[in-house]
Amino acid sequence: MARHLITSAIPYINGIKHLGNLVGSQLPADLFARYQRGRGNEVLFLCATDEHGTPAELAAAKAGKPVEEYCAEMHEVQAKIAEGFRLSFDHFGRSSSEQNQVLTQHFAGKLAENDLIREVSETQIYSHADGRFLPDRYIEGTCPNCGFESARGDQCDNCTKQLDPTDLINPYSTISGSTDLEERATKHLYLRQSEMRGKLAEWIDSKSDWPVLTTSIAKKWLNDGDGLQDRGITRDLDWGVPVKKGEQDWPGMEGKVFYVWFDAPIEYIASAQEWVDADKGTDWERWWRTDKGADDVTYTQFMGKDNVPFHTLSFPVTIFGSGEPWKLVDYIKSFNYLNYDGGQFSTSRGRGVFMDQALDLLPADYWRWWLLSHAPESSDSEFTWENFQSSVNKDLADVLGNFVSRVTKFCRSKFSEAVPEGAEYGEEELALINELTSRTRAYEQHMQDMEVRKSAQELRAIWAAGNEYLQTVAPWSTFKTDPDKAAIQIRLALNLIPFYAVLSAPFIPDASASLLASMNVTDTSWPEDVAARLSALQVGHEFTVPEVTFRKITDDEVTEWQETFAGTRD
RNA sequence: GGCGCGGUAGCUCAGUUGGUUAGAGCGAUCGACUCAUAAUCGAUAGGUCGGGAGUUCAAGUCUCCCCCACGCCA
Repeated sequence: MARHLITSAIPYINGIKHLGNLVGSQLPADLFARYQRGRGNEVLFLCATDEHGTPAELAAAKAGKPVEEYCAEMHEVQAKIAEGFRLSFDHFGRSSSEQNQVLTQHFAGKLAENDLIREVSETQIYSHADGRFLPDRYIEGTCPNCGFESARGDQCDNCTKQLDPTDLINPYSTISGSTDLEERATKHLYLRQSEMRGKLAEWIDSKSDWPVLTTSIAKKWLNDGDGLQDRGITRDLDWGVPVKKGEQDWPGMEGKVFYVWFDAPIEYIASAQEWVDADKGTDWERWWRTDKGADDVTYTQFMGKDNVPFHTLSFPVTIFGSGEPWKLVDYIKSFNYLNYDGGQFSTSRGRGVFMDQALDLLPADYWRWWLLSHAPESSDSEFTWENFQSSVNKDLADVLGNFVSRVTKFCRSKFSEAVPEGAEYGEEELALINELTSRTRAYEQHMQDMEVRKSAQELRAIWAAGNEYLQTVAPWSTFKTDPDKAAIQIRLALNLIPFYAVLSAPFIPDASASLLASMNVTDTSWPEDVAARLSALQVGHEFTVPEVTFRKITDDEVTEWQETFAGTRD
């Protein structure tokens, strides 16, 4: 039995994510996790919310709440939505957890021991009124480049020029509005990534089977300009993991926290500890420590392309640099962006569909199917309502849903709500079983390779094969002259339903479960032996004709939803 | 401006290390069937593979230039 550690990039805490975020990491990770579990493998599937940093503080301030309270609430909101989409995390952790704090400080201590952290003195703006430094967006002023009066400390929104807070003319605090500011020297820690450049390059080069998207982004960062740069890992903020060297204080770094990108990936490990501490598991180290049982673990990370640099470079530096036997990622599956109807999804303008809104419109399976079967694997892809409508109506309602409907209703009207008696399978039946055997093996290969779209395509072909078979043998005609033969035909067709349900479960878990319930089947094991599974239902096995498995999306709904989500609000 | 990923049938996309008449699904047209969620099944039509030049016996697939879209960075 293989062991799979699977993580999805952790979504940021400030607000509800849109469908592009979902399909970029959490959803394909879930597909893979469900598939591996389905094959009987041992899986630990982890995710969390990324809670530290300036945007969280600002969002909390805007909501008029203490940041801890805001994060706790938003974590619950995101957890609930994840559940709504049936994301089957073994644990959905929080980067603000005690476990992550301890572990982050531990890694920092080890990196310092190994001389991979250096201290840098910088000049930053200090606000007397607020009693704190004002990084990034905490300060605004007049842009020295274009004269725009509300330029942020890190960038001017008008002319897009990158700025340093000390560049601003007439600067003021965005917290208090105070202009009582001064430049003050402050000290920060930098991770010496440049030291590891050779090791990283060698490691990346050895991953010839990774998606080009992953390796090309990593190589770009390794080789562009002067090569991989050291990065600051601390900030003058209150909200974050306090800077410490393991359990020791870090002289000169009092009142500072680690920068969010440093502690966020460490949460992958901490989440496993949280999983144990929540009594959901018993041993996290056998997943994460190669000296304690994790050497036979296959670790796969899923993420959008914007996260690739952190996972191919920064986090590996943390792991390598610790000098400790932590489990390193084996495969990084990265995704391009999903666009919305000719443009980008926009959180700030409310353009596109967000996860909570999606679930208000239709059940999770409808979204899961469309998103996965159109996953932006090789290039950016595009969501349009027409495309969504035609995929759902054709694939789910017509090909799969209607198949179940025609078979069960035919059986009920000509025989009963039970598997009818008949002789043995004939030539056509064996031909179908052969076809489905080879298609199932192809499907398994694509799923193993994480070829999401191809998997969906093969699954659809498996569904369609049932309709082709029925059309060929035409039990409605056979029944008039040879009811026994019709019984055989419909017996096979009935057997296809639980077979489809098990194969389809990673994509559409709810529909899968309800089909199995209708067919009165409890065996959810993977059909290693397709032929055996297709004669599993015994004569006389009772079932009930299911309700409509998938409904169709109407033209009126498409029109309405197009307007609703066009993004003119705010 | 630099870098990156793309530009393949009306639409969404596949096309392994260059090799016979470029593929799938949807849509369109025609036909079959009538068990079913006006569902299904079959057939047909549709592309000078962004443009140009080059390498080669042979290029969607390699090289160079250009155009377009998107993204990242300056």
